[in-house]
Amino acid sequence: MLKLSKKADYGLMAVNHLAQHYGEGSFCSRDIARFYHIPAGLLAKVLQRLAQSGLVESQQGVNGGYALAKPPERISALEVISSIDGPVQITSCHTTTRGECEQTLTCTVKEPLLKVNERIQNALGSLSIAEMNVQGSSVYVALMEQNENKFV
Amino acid sequence: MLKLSKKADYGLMAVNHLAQHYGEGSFCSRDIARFYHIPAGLLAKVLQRLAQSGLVESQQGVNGGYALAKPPERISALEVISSIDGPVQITSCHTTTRGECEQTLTCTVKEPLLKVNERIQNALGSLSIAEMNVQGSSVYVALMEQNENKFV
DNA sequence: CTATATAGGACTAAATGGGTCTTAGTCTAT
DNA sequence: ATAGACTAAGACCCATTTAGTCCTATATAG
Repeated sequence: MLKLSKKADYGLMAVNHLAQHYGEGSFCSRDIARFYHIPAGLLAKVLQRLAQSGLVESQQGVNGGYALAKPPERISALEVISSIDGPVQITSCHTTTRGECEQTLTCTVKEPLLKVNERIQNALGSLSIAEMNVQGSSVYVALMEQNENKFV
Repeated sequence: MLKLSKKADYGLMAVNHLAQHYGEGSFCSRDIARFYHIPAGLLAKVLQRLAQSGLVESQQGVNGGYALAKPPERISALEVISSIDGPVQITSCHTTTRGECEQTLTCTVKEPLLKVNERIQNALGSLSIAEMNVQGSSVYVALMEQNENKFV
């Protein structure tokens, strides 16, 4: 249905959060999860993936947590999504190596869809986390007020 | 995982096929399915959906089948996909009416993702079936030769 | 040493998607 | 007018994916 997985959504929210507090140390996954009403165990996994792919840095132990590995301007939505959900490819068939879908030769739509796919990757790749924050800031401020800064 | 459903794929292939034979009468779903090695029952369903949404016209009875309702230049990939899979929306939450995802206010990524979504819709909406044919024609010709024009 | 954090795997449950089948209705050529 | 060819529409099943939980191990600050 051409939609993001919840994990990817959660991942974006978490990274977004870390971006808003970039340079302020590390934040543990449970707190972030509570803050955004995300199942804690699940977000933990998501953040682990992001750590594996080097987008965030983890610190174990007491007062540990996660922090962005690069400034938010240099992290794209595409990086976050694809490191959680795997590469973004609209077509289910592998285009690169061998065309092994049952249609093989028959598939007349593969080529044009690849171009669409590129455009999608562009759209996601050119959106930095920093930009997301700018646009979402009003929401965030309202939220912080609601929560009376219980967090942070 | 941000990929098209097979139904949408099949739908695009079928519409593509009808486009290549636009003005030559109607084609029954079973033949199309055989031609592209698509499960027949499934393609039937897909074509029904396309008929309901008015992209193709169905003719029942002997020598019936489907034909495009408009010239291929005026049908976009987006129309085909969204009439099969439902509206293309990257975010799982309904943005319009009420924000009823559990995160509601908390979701800081909704707005920017909506913009990405628009870009995706643009990419798909600006690709007409006619354009798909141009690009895929070489494949199609090769296939027709292989099949020694058994079809048509 | 202990409390708190990540790391990571196993596991369950729910949802989705792919696919089949059945029944009904419609057209047309003979 | 009727038989055969086709679409219409739904119920249904199975496999895969996804969401989410849980448990154990490991690291670390105090």
